[in-house]
Amino acid sequence: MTDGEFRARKIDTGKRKYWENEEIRSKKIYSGIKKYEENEIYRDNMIHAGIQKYQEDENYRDTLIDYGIHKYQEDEDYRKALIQSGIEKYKDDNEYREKLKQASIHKYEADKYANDDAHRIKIKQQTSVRRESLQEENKQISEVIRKFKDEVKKGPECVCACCLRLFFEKQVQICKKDSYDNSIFDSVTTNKYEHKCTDDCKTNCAFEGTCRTSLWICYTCHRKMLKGKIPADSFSNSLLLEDVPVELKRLNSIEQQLIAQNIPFMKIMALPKGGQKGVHGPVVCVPSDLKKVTSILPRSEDESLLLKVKLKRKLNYKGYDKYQFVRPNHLEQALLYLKDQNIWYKDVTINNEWINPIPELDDNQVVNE
DNA sequence: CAAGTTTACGGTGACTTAGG
DNA sequence: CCTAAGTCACCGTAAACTTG
Repeated sequence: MTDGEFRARKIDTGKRKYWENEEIRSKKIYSGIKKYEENEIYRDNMIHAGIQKYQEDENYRDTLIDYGIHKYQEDEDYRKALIQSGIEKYKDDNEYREKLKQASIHKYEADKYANDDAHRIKIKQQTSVRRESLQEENKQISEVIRKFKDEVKKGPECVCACCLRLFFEKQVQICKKDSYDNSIFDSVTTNKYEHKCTDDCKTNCAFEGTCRTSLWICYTCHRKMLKGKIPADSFSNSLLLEDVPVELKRLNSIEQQLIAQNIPFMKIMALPKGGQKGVHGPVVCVPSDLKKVTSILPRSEDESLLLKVKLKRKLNYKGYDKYQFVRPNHLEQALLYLKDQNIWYKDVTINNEWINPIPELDDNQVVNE
Protein backbone atom coordinates (compact mmCIF):
# COMPACT_ATOMS: atom_id res chain seq x y z
CA MET A 1 0.00 0.00 0.00
CA THR A 2 1.35 3.41 -0.88
CA ASP A 3 1.48 6.30 1.54
CA GLY A 4 -1.30 8.01 -0.36
CA GLU A 5 -3.62 5.04 -0.15
CA PHE A 6 -2.91 4.61 3.49
CA ARG A 7 -3.62 8.25 4.18
CA ALA A 8 -6.85 8.16 2.21
CA ARG A 9 -8.01 5.11 4.10
CA LYS A 10 -7.14 6.67 7.43
CA ILE A 11 -9.10 9.81 6.55
CA ASP A 12 -12.00 7.70 5.39
CA THR A 13 -12.27 5.62 8.55
CA GLY A 14 -11.86 8.79 10.60
CA LYS A 15 -14.75 10.40 8.76
CA ARG A 16 -16.93 7.35 9.18
CA LYS A 17 -16.23 7.18 12.88
CA TYR A 18 -17.03 10.87 13.21
CA TRP A 19 -20.42 10.52 11.61
CA GLU A 20 -21.38 7.14 13.09
CA ASN A 21 -20.32 7.65 16.65
CA GLU A 22 -22.15 10.47 18.39
CA GLU A 23 -19.82 10.50 21.36
CA ILE A 24 -16.71 10.94 19.24
CA ARG A 25 -18.46 13.64 17.26
CA SER A 26 -19.45 15.73 20.27
CA LYS A 27 -15.96 15.31 21.75
CA LYS A 28 -14.37 16.45 18.50
CA ILE A 29 -16.65 19.46 18.23
CA TYR A 30 -16.00 20.39 21.84
CA SER A 31 -12.23 20.10 21.48
CA GLY A 32 -12.43 22.10 18.24
CA ILE A 33 -14.30 24.91 19.97
CA LYS A 34 -11.81 24.88 22.81
CA LYS A 35 -8.84 24.97 20.48
CA TYR A 36 -10.45 27.85 18.58
CA GLU A 37 -10.85 29.80 21.83
CA GLU A 38 -7.44 29.07 23.27
CA ASN A 39 -5.09 28.84 20.33
CA GLU A 40 -4.70 32.24 18.69
CA ILE A 41 -2.82 31.01 15.61
CA TYR A 42 -5.38 28.29 15.01
CA ARG A 43 -8.16 30.87 15.31
CA ASP A 44 -6.51 33.27 12.88
CA ASN A 45 -5.91 30.49 10.39
CA MET A 46 -9.52 29.39 10.61
CA ILE A 47 -10.82 32.91 10.12
CA HIS A 48 -8.48 33.50 7.22
CA ALA A 49 -9.40 30.23 5.51
CA GLY A 50 -13.08 31.00 6.01
CA ILE A 51 -12.76 34.44 4.39
CA GLN A 52 -10.86 32.99 1.49
CA LYS A 53 -13.38 30.23 0.95
CA TYR A 54 -16.20 32.78 1.11
CA GLN A 55 -14.55 34.80 -1.61
CA GLU A 56 -13.64 31.94 -3.87
CA ASP A 57 -16.38 29.35 -3.48
CA GLU A 58 -19.68 30.55 -4.86
CA ASN A 59 -21.68 27.67 -3.42
CA TYR A 60 -20.20 28.12 0.03
CA ARG A 61 -21.04 31.83 -0.12
CA ASP A 62 -24.63 31.19 -1.18
CA THR A 63 -25.23 28.60 1.54
CA LEU A 64 -23.75 30.92 4.17
CA ILE A 65 -25.93 33.82 3.02
CA ASP A 66 -28.99 31.56 2.99
CA TYR A 67 -28.14 30.33 6.44
CA GLY A 68 -27.74 33.93 7.66
CA ILE A 69 -31.09 35.05 6.24
CA HIS A 70 -32.79 32.03 7.74
CA LYS A 71 -31.23 32.61 11.14
CA TYR A 72 -32.17 36.29 11.04
CA GLN A 73 -35.79 35.37 10.48
CA GLU A 74 -35.97 32.55 13.01
CA ASP A 75 -33.67 33.56 15.83
CA GLU A 76 -34.85 36.64 17.72
CA ASP A 77 -31.68 37.01 19.81
CA TYR A 78 -29.51 36.81 16.75
CA ARG A 79 -31.67 39.44 15.05
CA LYS A 80 -31.45 41.79 18.03
CA ALA A 81 -27.70 41.34 18.29
CA LEU A 82 -27.25 42.03 14.62
CA ILE A 83 -29.37 45.18 14.74
CA GLN A 84 -27.45 46.36 17.79
CA SER A 85 -24.11 45.77 16.12
CA GLY A 86 -25.37 47.63 13.07
CA ILE A 87 -26.23 50.63 15.23
CA GLU A 88 -22.78 50.51 16.84
CA LYS A 89 -21.07 50.26 13.49
CA TYR A 90 -23.07 53.22 12.19
CA LYS A 91 -21.89 55.27 15.16
CA ASP A 92 -18.23 54.29 15.00
CA ASP A 93 -17.47 53.57 11.37
CA ASN A 94 -17.40 56.72 9.24
CA GLU A 95 -17.14 54.90 5.96
CA TYR A 96 -20.02 52.59 6.78
CA ARG A 97 -22.18 55.55 7.78
CA GLU A 98 -21.51 57.38 4.50
CA LYS A 99 -22.21 54.27 2.52
CA LEU A 100 -25.54 53.76 4.27
CA LYS A 101 -26.48 57.40 3.79
CA GLN A 102 -25.73 57.23 0.09
CA ALA A 103 -27.78 54.05 -0.24
CA SER A 104 -30.67 55.73 1.54
CA ILE A 105 -30.51 58.79 -0.71
CA HIS A 106 -30.35 56.50 -3.64
CA LYS A 107 -33.40 54.59 -2.53
CA TYR A 108 -35.25 57.82 -1.97
CA GLU A 109 -34.42 58.97 -5.48
CA ALA A 110 -35.44 55.65 -6.94
CA ASP A 111 -38.76 55.59 -5.09
CA LYS A 112 -39.42 59.24 -5.81
CA TYR A 113 -40.22 58.50 -9.43
CA ALA A 114 -42.87 55.98 -8.43
CA ASN A 115 -44.35 57.88 -5.47
CA ASP A 116 -44.15 61.53 -6.42
CA ASP A 117 -46.62 62.29 -9.22
CA ALA A 118 -45.34 65.82 -9.82
CA HIS A 119 -41.78 64.59 -10.06
CA ARG A 120 -42.72 61.84 -12.47
CA ILE A 121 -44.61 64.21 -14.75
CA LYS A 122 -41.68 66.58 -14.71
CA ILE A 123 -39.21 63.89 -15.72
CA LYS A 124 -41.51 62.69 -18.48
CA GLN A 125 -41.87 66.24 -19.72
CA GLN A 126 -38.13 66.68 -19.81
CA THR A 127 -37.67 63.42 -21.68
CA SER A 128 -40.28 64.29 -24.27
CA VAL A 129 -38.81 67.79 -24.80
CA ARG A 130 -35.41 66.23 -25.22
CA ARG A 131 -36.67 63.79 -27.79
CA GLU A 132 -38.69 66.42 -29.64
CA SER A 133 -35.64 68.59 -30.06
CA LEU A 134 -33.76 65.59 -31.34
CA GLN A 135 -36.53 64.97 -33.86
CA GLU A 136 -36.39 68.62 -34.90
CA GLU A 137 -32.66 68.29 -35.35
CA ASN A 138 -33.16 65.25 -37.55
CA LYS A 139 -35.35 67.24 -39.96
CA GLN A 140 -32.18 68.84 -41.24
CA ILE A 141 -30.95 66.37 -43.86
CA SER A 142 -27.39 67.61 -43.49
CA GLU A 143 -27.49 66.77 -39.81
CA VAL A 144 -28.84 63.29 -40.53
CA ILE A 145 -26.12 62.71 -43.11
CA ARG A 146 -23.46 63.88 -40.68
CA LYS A 147 -24.76 61.50 -38.01
CA PHE A 148 -24.91 58.63 -40.46
CA LYS A 149 -21.37 59.22 -41.63
CA ASP A 150 -20.27 59.36 -38.06
CA GLU A 151 -21.95 56.04 -37.32
CA VAL A 152 -20.44 54.20 -40.28
CA LYS A 153 -17.09 55.95 -40.04
CA LYS A 154 -15.44 52.85 -38.61
CA GLY A 155 -17.00 50.24 -40.85
CA PRO A 156 -18.48 46.96 -39.66
CA GLU A 157 -15.85 45.73 -37.23
CA CYS A 158 -17.77 44.28 -34.31
CA VAL A 159 -18.27 40.53 -34.17
CA CYS A 160 -21.36 39.27 -32.37
CA ALA A 161 -20.31 36.77 -29.72
CA CYS A 162 -23.20 34.51 -30.62
CA CYS A 163 -23.91 34.61 -34.37
CA LEU A 164 -20.35 35.74 -35.21
CA ARG A 165 -21.65 38.18 -37.82
CA LEU A 166 -19.91 41.49 -38.46
CA PHE A 167 -21.73 44.61 -37.38
CA PHE A 168 -21.39 48.35 -37.19
CA GLU A 169 -20.90 49.51 -33.64
CA LYS A 170 -24.44 50.90 -33.58
CA GLN A 171 -25.93 47.48 -34.24
CA VAL A 172 -24.34 45.79 -31.24
CA GLN A 173 -23.99 46.30 -27.52
CA ILE A 174 -21.41 45.22 -24.98
CA CYS A 175 -22.08 41.61 -24.08
CA LYS A 176 -22.70 41.24 -20.37
CA LYS A 177 -22.92 37.68 -19.14
CA ASP A 178 -25.03 38.65 -16.14
CA SER A 179 -27.90 39.83 -18.31
CA TYR A 180 -28.72 36.35 -19.49
CA ASP A 181 -29.64 32.92 -18.22
CA ASN A 182 -26.36 31.31 -17.24
CA SER A 183 -27.32 27.87 -18.47
CA ILE A 184 -27.35 28.80 -22.14
CA PHE A 185 -24.87 31.67 -22.22
CA ASP A 186 -21.71 29.60 -22.21
CA SER A 187 -22.86 27.20 -24.87
CA VAL A 188 -24.13 29.76 -27.37
CA THR A 189 -21.45 32.43 -27.11
CA THR A 190 -17.70 32.54 -27.54
CA ASN A 191 -15.11 35.13 -26.65
CA LYS A 192 -12.91 33.96 -29.50
CA TYR A 193 -13.11 37.39 -31.11
CA GLU A 194 -12.46 39.38 -27.97
CA HIS A 195 -8.83 40.39 -27.84
CA LYS A 196 -7.27 40.19 -24.39
CA CYS A 197 -3.74 41.54 -24.23
CA THR A 198 -1.17 38.94 -23.29
CA ASP A 199 2.57 39.09 -22.80
CA ASP A 200 2.93 38.58 -26.54
CA CYS A 201 1.37 41.97 -27.23
CA LYS A 202 3.78 44.79 -27.77
CA THR A 203 3.57 47.82 -25.50
CA ASN A 204 1.26 49.42 -28.05
CA CYS A 205 -1.04 46.56 -28.89
CA ALA A 206 -2.51 46.92 -32.37
CA PHE A 207 -5.96 46.22 -30.97
CA GLU A 208 -5.71 48.87 -28.30
CA GLY A 209 -8.62 51.31 -28.50
CA THR A 210 -10.40 49.29 -31.17
CA CYS A 211 -13.67 47.41 -30.84
CA ARG A 212 -11.74 44.14 -30.76
CA THR A 213 -10.99 44.63 -27.08
CA SER A 214 -14.65 44.24 -26.11
CA LEU A 215 -17.12 41.42 -26.43
CA TRP A 216 -20.18 42.42 -28.46
CA ILE A 217 -23.63 41.00 -28.93
CA CYS A 218 -26.06 41.93 -31.70
CA TYR A 219 -29.58 42.94 -30.74
CA THR A 220 -31.18 39.91 -32.33
CA CYS A 221 -29.12 37.45 -30.29
CA HIS A 222 -29.41 39.70 -27.24
CA ARG A 223 -33.19 39.69 -27.30
CA LYS A 224 -33.40 35.96 -27.92
CA MET A 225 -31.13 35.24 -24.99
CA LEU A 226 -33.09 37.57 -22.73
CA LYS A 227 -36.07 35.32 -23.36
CA GLY A 228 -33.88 32.35 -22.41
CA LYS A 229 -33.94 31.01 -25.94
CA ILE A 230 -31.02 29.94 -28.09
CA PRO A 231 -30.56 32.47 -30.89
CA ALA A 232 -31.29 30.81 -34.22
CA ASP A 233 -28.12 32.17 -35.80
CA SER A 234 -25.85 31.08 -32.97
CA PHE A 235 -22.67 29.42 -34.14
CA SER A 236 -23.49 26.64 -31.70
CA ASN A 237 -26.35 25.49 -33.97
CA SER A 238 -23.71 23.75 -36.08
CA LEU A 239 -23.27 26.96 -38.05
CA LEU A 240 -19.62 27.40 -37.27
CA LEU A 241 -17.34 27.43 -40.26
CA GLU A 242 -14.39 25.22 -39.50
CA ASP A 243 -10.91 26.16 -40.59
CA VAL A 244 -9.99 24.72 -43.96
CA PRO A 245 -7.68 21.77 -43.24
CA VAL A 246 -4.10 22.19 -44.35
CA GLU A 247 -4.42 19.33 -46.86
CA LEU A 248 -6.92 21.41 -48.83
CA LYS A 249 -5.65 24.87 -47.99
CA ARG A 250 -2.26 24.37 -49.55
CA LEU A 251 -3.63 23.38 -52.98
CA ASN A 252 -3.21 25.95 -55.72
CA SER A 253 -6.03 26.73 -58.12
CA ILE A 254 -5.15 24.12 -60.74
CA GLU A 255 -4.71 21.44 -58.08
CA GLN A 256 -8.12 22.37 -56.69
CA GLN A 257 -9.64 21.98 -60.13
CA LEU A 258 -8.00 18.60 -60.65
CA ILE A 259 -9.66 17.02 -57.62
CA ALA A 260 -13.00 18.86 -57.79
CA GLN A 261 -16.03 16.66 -58.46
CA ASN A 262 -17.80 19.56 -60.12
CA ILE A 263 -16.33 22.64 -61.69
CA PRO A 264 -18.64 25.64 -61.50
CA PHE A 265 -18.78 28.13 -64.34
CA MET A 266 -20.22 31.58 -63.77
CA LYS A 267 -20.05 35.04 -65.21
CA ILE A 268 -18.66 37.43 -62.65
CA MET A 269 -19.00 41.14 -63.27
CA ALA A 270 -17.89 44.23 -61.45
CA LEU A 271 -20.97 45.94 -60.03
CA PRO A 272 -21.41 49.58 -61.05
CA LYS A 273 -20.51 51.06 -57.66
CA GLY A 274 -18.73 50.03 -54.52
CA GLY A 275 -16.08 47.77 -56.01
CA GLN A 276 -18.10 44.63 -55.37
CA LYS A 277 -18.44 41.75 -57.81
CA GLY A 278 -21.67 40.05 -58.74
CA VAL A 279 -22.64 36.82 -60.50
CA HIS A 280 -24.49 37.48 -63.74
CA GLY A 281 -26.78 34.81 -65.12
CA PRO A 282 -26.92 31.16 -64.15
CA VAL A 283 -24.16 29.11 -62.55
CA VAL A 284 -23.36 25.91 -64.44
CA CYS A 285 -21.69 23.05 -62.60
CA VAL A 286 -19.86 20.66 -64.89
CA PRO A 287 -19.13 17.25 -63.40
CA SER A 288 -15.50 16.33 -63.63
CA ASP A 289 -14.07 12.85 -64.06
CA LEU A 290 -11.79 12.28 -61.13
CA LYS A 291 -10.62 8.92 -62.40
CA LYS A 292 -8.23 10.58 -64.80
CA VAL A 293 -6.47 12.28 -61.96
CA THR A 294 -6.43 9.32 -59.61
CA SER A 295 -5.22 6.82 -62.19
CA ILE A 296 -3.30 8.64 -64.91
CA LEU A 297 -1.42 11.37 -63.10
CA PRO A 298 2.19 10.23 -62.83
CA ARG A 299 3.30 9.68 -59.31
CA SER A 300 6.64 9.13 -57.77
CA GLU A 301 8.19 7.89 -54.57
CA ASP A 302 9.83 11.25 -54.39
CA GLU A 303 7.48 13.42 -52.36
CA SER A 304 8.76 16.66 -53.79
CA LEU A 305 7.88 15.79 -57.39
CA LEU A 306 6.46 18.70 -59.36
CA LEU A 307 4.55 18.37 -62.59
CA LYS A 308 3.86 21.08 -65.10
CA VAL A 309 0.19 20.98 -66.02
CA LYS A 310 -1.56 22.99 -68.70
CA LEU A 311 -5.33 23.20 -68.39
CA LYS A 312 -7.10 23.55 -71.73
CA ARG A 313 -10.66 24.50 -72.34
CA LYS A 314 -10.79 21.81 -75.02
CA LEU A 315 -8.28 19.07 -75.75
CA ASN A 316 -7.71 19.98 -79.37
CA TYR A 317 -7.18 23.67 -78.62
CA LYS A 318 -3.63 24.86 -78.87
CA GLY A 319 -3.82 27.51 -76.20
CA TYR A 320 -4.34 26.80 -72.54
CA ASP A 321 -6.34 28.45 -69.80
CA LYS A 322 -4.01 27.77 -66.91
CA TYR A 323 -0.41 26.66 -66.66
CA GLN A 324 0.85 25.81 -63.20
CA PHE A 325 2.90 23.35 -61.25
CA VAL A 326 1.03 20.48 -59.62
CA ARG A 327 2.33 18.57 -56.62
CA PRO A 328 1.05 14.99 -56.91
CA ASN A 329 1.94 14.37 -53.31
CA HIS A 330 -0.34 17.17 -52.17
CA LEU A 331 -3.10 15.91 -54.44
CA GLU A 332 -2.84 12.47 -52.91
CA GLN A 333 -2.94 13.85 -49.38
CA ALA A 334 -5.97 15.96 -50.23
CA LEU A 335 -7.78 13.02 -51.81
CA LEU A 336 -7.04 10.81 -48.82
CA TYR A 337 -8.39 13.50 -46.53
CA LEU A 338 -11.56 13.90 -48.60
CA LYS A 339 -12.02 10.13 -48.88
CA ASP A 340 -12.04 10.03 -45.11
CA GLN A 341 -14.17 13.11 -44.43
CA ASN A 342 -16.47 13.68 -47.38
CA ILE A 343 -19.11 11.15 -48.40
CA TRP A 344 -18.89 12.22 -52.06
CA TYR A 345 -15.29 11.13 -52.15
CA LYS A 346 -15.57 7.84 -50.27
CA ASP A 347 -15.60 5.75 -53.46
CA VAL A 348 -12.57 7.42 -54.99
CA THR A 349 -9.78 4.91 -55.51
CA ILE A 350 -6.23 5.97 -55.91
CA ASN A 351 -4.13 3.94 -58.29
CA ASN A 352 -1.16 2.96 -56.23
CA GLU A 353 0.47 0.91 -58.92
CA TRP A 354 1.31 3.87 -61.06
CA ILE A 355 4.49 4.77 -59.34
CA ASN A 356 7.42 5.90 -61.36
CA PRO A 357 10.56 5.31 -59.38
CA ILE A 358 13.39 7.68 -60.12
CA PRO A 359 16.41 5.53 -61.00
CA GLU A 360 19.01 5.87 -58.31
CA LEU A 361 22.42 6.81 -59.55
CA ASP A 362 25.42 6.03 -57.49
CA ASP A 363 27.94 8.78 -56.94
CA ASN A 364 30.62 7.32 -59.22
CA GLN A 365 28.25 7.24 -62.11
CA VAL A 366 27.38 10.89 -61.62
CA VAL A 367 31.03 11.83 -61.48
CA ASN A 368 31.80 9.89 -64.67
CA GLU A 369 29.06 11.62 -66.53
C1' DC B 1 -49.42 34.12 -53.96
C1' DA B 2 -51.07 34.66 -49.37
C1' DA B 3 -50.26 33.93 -44.74
C1' DG B 4 -47.08 33.54 -41.22
C1' DT B 5 -42.55 34.57 -39.07
C1' DT B 6 -38.46 37.18 -38.22
C1' DT B 7 -35.69 41.23 -38.11
C1' DA B 8 -34.52 45.93 -37.58
C1' DC B 9 -35.62 49.91 -35.61
C1' DG B 10 -38.13 53.92 -33.73
C1' DG B 11 -40.87 55.27 -29.71
C1' DT B 12 -41.70 55.17 -24.77
C1' DG B 13 -41.40 54.94 -19.70
C1' DA B 14 -38.37 54.00 -16.06
C1' DC B 15 -34.18 54.24 -14.31
C1' DT B 16 -29.00 55.39 -13.88
C1' DT B 17 -24.86 58.16 -14.31
C1' DA B 18 -21.89 62.24 -14.84
C1' DG B 19 -21.01 66.52 -13.42
C1' DG B 20 -21.90 70.95 -11.54
C1' DC C 1 -29.53 68.40 -4.82
C1' DC C 2 -30.47 69.24 -9.77
C1' DT C 3 -30.01 68.75 -14.82
C1' DA C 4 -28.70 66.61 -18.95
C1' DA C 5 -27.45 62.69 -21.09
C1' DG C 6 -27.26 57.80 -21.24
C1' DT C 7 -29.24 53.11 -20.73
C1' DC C 8 -32.56 49.38 -20.58
C1' DA C 9 -36.63 46.68 -21.42
C1' DC C 10 -40.55 46.53 -23.85
C1' DC C 11 -43.82 47.41 -27.66
C1' DG C 12 -45.48 48.18 -32.33
C1' DT C 13 -44.63 47.96 -37.08
C1' DA C 14 -42.66 47.99 -41.83
C1' DA C 15 -39.88 45.32 -44.52
C1' DA C 16 -37.71 41.13 -45.41
C1' DC C 17 -38.00 36.55 -45.53
C1' DT C 18 -40.11 31.75 -45.24
C1' DT C 19 -43.63 28.41 -45.79
C1' DG C 20 -47.53 26.01 -47.58
